[in-house]
Parts: sequence; C-alpha cells; structure tokens
Amino acid sequence: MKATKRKKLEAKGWKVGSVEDFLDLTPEEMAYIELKLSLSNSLKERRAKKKLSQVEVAKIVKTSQSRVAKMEAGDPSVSIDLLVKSLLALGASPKEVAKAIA
Amino acid sequence: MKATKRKKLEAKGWKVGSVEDFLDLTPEEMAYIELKLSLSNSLKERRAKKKLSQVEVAKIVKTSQSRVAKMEAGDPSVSIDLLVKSLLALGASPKEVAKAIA
DNA sequence: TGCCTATATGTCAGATATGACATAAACTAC
DNA sequence: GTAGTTTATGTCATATCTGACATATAGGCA
Repeated sequence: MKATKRKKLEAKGWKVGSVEDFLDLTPEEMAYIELKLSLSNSLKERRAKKKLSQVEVAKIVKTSQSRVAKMEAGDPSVSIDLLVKSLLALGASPKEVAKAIA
Repeated sequence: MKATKRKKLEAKGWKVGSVEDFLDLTPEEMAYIELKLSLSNSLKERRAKKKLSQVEVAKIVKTSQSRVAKMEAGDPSVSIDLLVKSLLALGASPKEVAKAIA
C-alpha cells in the first residue's frame, strides 16, 4: 500500500480536529493533513450554507462533481491550492480562508 | 506572453499588500496572488529571523536553493502547497500559517 | 419495488509543479 | 580588481495534480 493512500485512510478514521499522533506521521505531516482537512470542512460548510449541490459548486469552481467530492473528503489527490481557489471562487475572502485554517 | 508570466510580472511591481485592481485580474485571482505573496513573505521573514541561507532552508525543506528563491519571489511556478509545507517544515504552526495569510 | 437526485470512488490522459542542474547577477571582504 | 558567498533565473525530465468520465452507493419518494 502506498504511503499517500495509507495516510488518507488513517486520517479519515478521525473526526475533525483530531488527527492525533498516529503511527509514523511526522508533526509536519500531521499539521499539513489537519490544515487540509480544515479547508475541506470549510468548503463543505460553505456549500451547505448556500444549499448548493456538488454539481453546482463544480460549475462555479470550474471543475467536476467528482473532484468536489474528493475535495470535501480530504482526498490526498487534492492540493491545498485547489481548496483555496475553490473557497475563493465561492466568495471567501483571504481572511476567511485564514480563519478556516486557524 | 503567457498569462501566468504576465500576472507574475504585474504582481511583482507592487509592494506587499497592494496587489490592486490591475488589468484583467478577477477578484479571485487577485486574492489568490495576494495570499501566495503573503505566504512568500512569511517564508522570507522566517528565514531572515533564523539567519539561514537559501541553501540551508533548501536542505531542511528537502528541495533546492533555486526553488527556495522562486518561493520567496512568489514565482507562479510554486504552489501554495509547497509554501505551506515549507513553512511547516521551518517550524510554523497552522495558526502561524493562518496569521500569515490574514 | 423502481425511479430520481445526490454523493462517492476508480481511472486515466493531459496539464502543472517539482527538484535538480547550470549559470548569472548581486554582495562582501580582501 | 577578484575570489567567495548568496541569491536569482532559465530549463528540463519526472512526479504529482487535474478535469472528465464511468460507475457505484445512498437517500428519498411514489
């Protein structure tokens, strides 16, 4: 099993804000995953608040429904870049992005 | 001239915090560039505070001197991902990353 | 039950980012 | 001056991410 895959699976067993000390993740890797999950959740919340479907968000963000699903799932194949761009496309300000991370 | 190149050049003419309404950049694109420059500056500051050379930072971050230079220059070829990973590798906490963005 | 809409998962070709390298430019200190 | 150190820039093969597509799963609701 590849490391990226394993880490994804590990991370997903945990609820938000609790990707704890787990196996061989370094502190940086943990911080990175937490940060990504925070953005992921922020995206989900934003979509929920606007009552949009993933298909609608995909249109706004200029991507596909499947990628939106992966973004919200914190899939390792999605970059922070894409999450941030998506949040901005949904109307978030840099300040709000920062708030999501912190 | 390619769009990415042009945007980079445009962005570089401005001092921090002032990538203003400029030509055909959409608000999201502007926000994205500002956000990247913020991280870029944060990285520079961190390196300065620690009195490290780019070569030393490259070693810590596991990349090359040239990429560190590009990161600090806000080069369009560097992703937010890499900037964030680098900040974390230099000991920044997610909170500090957020602070840099806001 | 079947039908419809929403979300999740797997895959892949094409696009973009990456580290590494060479080399240039900018600074110091001699 | 020039030798040494640091930072900037250009390029490129490989790695990684991306959108799109197919398909699966889940949740209504008649």
